[in-house]
Amino acid sequence: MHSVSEENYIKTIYHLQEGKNLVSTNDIAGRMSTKASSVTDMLKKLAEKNLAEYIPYKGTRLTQNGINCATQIIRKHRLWEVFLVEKLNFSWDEVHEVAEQLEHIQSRKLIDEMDQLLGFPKYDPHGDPIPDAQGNYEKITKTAVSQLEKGQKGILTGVLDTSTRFLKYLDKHQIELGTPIELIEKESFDGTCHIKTDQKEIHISKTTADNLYLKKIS
Amino acid sequence: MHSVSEENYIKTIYHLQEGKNLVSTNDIAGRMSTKASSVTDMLKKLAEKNLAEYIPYKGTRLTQNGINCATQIIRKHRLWEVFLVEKLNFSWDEVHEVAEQLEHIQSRKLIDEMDQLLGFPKYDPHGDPIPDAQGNYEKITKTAVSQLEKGQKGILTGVLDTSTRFLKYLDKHQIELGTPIELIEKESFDGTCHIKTDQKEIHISKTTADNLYLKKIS
DNA sequence: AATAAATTTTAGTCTTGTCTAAAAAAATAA
DNA sequence: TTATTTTTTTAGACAAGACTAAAATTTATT
Repeated sequence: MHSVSEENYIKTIYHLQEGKNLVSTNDIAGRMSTKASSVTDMLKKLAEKNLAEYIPYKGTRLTQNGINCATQIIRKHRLWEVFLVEKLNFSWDEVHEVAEQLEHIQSRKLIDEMDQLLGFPKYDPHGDPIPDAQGNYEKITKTAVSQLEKGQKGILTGVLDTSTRFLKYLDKHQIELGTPIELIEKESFDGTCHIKTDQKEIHISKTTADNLYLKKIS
Repeated sequence: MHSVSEENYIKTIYHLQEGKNLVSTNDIAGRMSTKASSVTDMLKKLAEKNLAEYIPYKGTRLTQNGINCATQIIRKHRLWEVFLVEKLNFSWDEVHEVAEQLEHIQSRKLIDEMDQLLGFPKYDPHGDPIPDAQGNYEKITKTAVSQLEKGQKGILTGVLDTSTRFLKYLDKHQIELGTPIELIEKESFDGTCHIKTDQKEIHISKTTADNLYLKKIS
């Protein structure tokens, strides 16, 4: 259907266009570690194929067509991640790289059967929701730890950064999905957060606090 | 490591070089539905990478390096086929196309864990042996039904052609791995075989008889 | 508003893998 | 053994996708 490269661009645009009206060429290039000129070339092609609208010098956004394509790729990516963790003993920091490859395998039956084998999971190992066969999924309101007020609490429901380094860091501090987190204090000058989990109290950088998403609790 | 295209050439050469000393450019082109000139280009590249020996105008053969690479690809292909049939309800005629994609996924852990999940299977759904992590596998002596003498019997241990059309044809006649087959009569002029299974007696073409492999029994 | 800075696009090049057409080599036949 | 046919290679072209350098456009700044 679409090339691996096209699919990667579609996925990236989908993630970047959340909230925004148009996604800029540079943002795409930055996230994909490629050059702006390469992005321009691809945007023309995606527009040609009716997967994205492209307004030169302004930016791009996916068409409904492109959005459908993106959610199917995300569905595949996240189902494979569940499979790797549940069935093949991968840890949550090991799954991303392999899932990046597996998400491009083309077979409707494969992914629907996989869904069934896994018991139609709703979330992947990083807490992100898995679109169903129709592309629908629950959009959760994400509150970053860095946005909490002093004294507020929540339960970790997702992480933004899924790099191995970050996830291993969380593992080291016994922070995982479902971990309750309370903001004790926030340094105003550099955003460092003093938090308390069910295990211990630690100080985390603003970068880390930006990457931890909670469901707020009373 | 190697590109998908390189891997497909390596796999093809591996299959063609069984028994032969050198594999011809045309044979490779024929099996891959590509042109001889494309094959020549790739052979030069594989030789450059020390994956194959290439003697212009004479032919090619894989180096030990190339053979190791080939067996790993075959290991992956066959393990994925077992997974698809055992865990995802695929039938034996549906697995090939998807396994062709999955065999190129790069992750040592993925395939070793998969092997374990499946209980270290020895054969794939078409009766072909699965190489272990070191690349070793049992080479079974293949006797085609067409090579039997009148009255000889055997058990179906493999099929050469794994196309959907052929496998569905076998399904229709209730022929599967393990089915006992006896040669009743062979037409000398066109090779048509009159065979008896545990279910019934049928006549099969020479082409079909060439594609059914048996382990001979007394 | 005019200039400077940042962003984006264009033009041209490169690599991988494919193709066609023509040339070269090997195999076959007369 | 020479001629013919088949096989294989070379030469040149093309498409996809990426890159660099330069040009064009937009945004920011004075």
